[in-house]
Amino acid sequence: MDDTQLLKGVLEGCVLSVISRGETYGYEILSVLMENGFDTLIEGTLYPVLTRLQKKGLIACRVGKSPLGPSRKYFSITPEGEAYLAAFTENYAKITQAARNILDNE
Amino acid sequence: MDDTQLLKGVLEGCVLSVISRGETYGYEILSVLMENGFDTLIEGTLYPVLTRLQKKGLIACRVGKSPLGPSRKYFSITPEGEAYLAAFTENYAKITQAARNILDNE
DNA sequence: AGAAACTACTTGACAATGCAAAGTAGCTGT
DNA sequence: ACAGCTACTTTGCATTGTCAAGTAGTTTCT
Repeated sequence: MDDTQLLKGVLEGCVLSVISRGETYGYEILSVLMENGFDTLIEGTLYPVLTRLQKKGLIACRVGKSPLGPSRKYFSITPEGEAYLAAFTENYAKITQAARNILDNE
Repeated sequence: MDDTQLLKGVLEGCVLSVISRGETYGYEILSVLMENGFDTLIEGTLYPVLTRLQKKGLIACRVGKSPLGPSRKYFSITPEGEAYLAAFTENYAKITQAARNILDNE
């Protein structure tokens, strides 16, 4: 089974949700998502998502030093991002409800 | 909000699930899905899904007359389709669990 | 009979997004 | 100096939903 398609769209909302908890950076977001069940997620997938979110103005970015390793890009959510996240969560609930209606009902 | 991306992959499994309940045809599948919450689904999206499922051998197809209107393509699920649906359902549960972990946890 | 409305399926161009695979580079410990 | 970890980037690719039409058979209303 290939779960690639199931991830579409969901990932963007989840990344935003992680950032909404407080300023963080790519590598940390990656580990949080992987620990929570997105275990096949790779950097080449995550970083473009961050770029997209930034372009849409949903997150803000600053470069800062790391206590260990190369410097990081720290992301935080914007008011637009909060609004988008709320809309996303609602929409996601609607779709999953519809899917459950169909899949559960034999 | 655009729910296009959220549909990806989910739709294929849902269509298969509807067909698994018994032989049916495109137009009917469309109305079942729309009644269950996929209210923006259109024909141009559904029919390509059916073609894909058929190409993968997950559903079988026969052409038959309709009691009203033009003739229909009747679809039924194959053993491969049943197996795929089971795998899909499991995988879907896993992804939605992961997403819930992330989205619910403030 | 003619027109409109409904049933039913088809097609081509398009955009969004995840993945694979590879690269660049800083830092730490041996 | 070398290995291993941290951290971000880039290019090319495949999949899939949508838009916007189009083709046709059947029924109903006038």
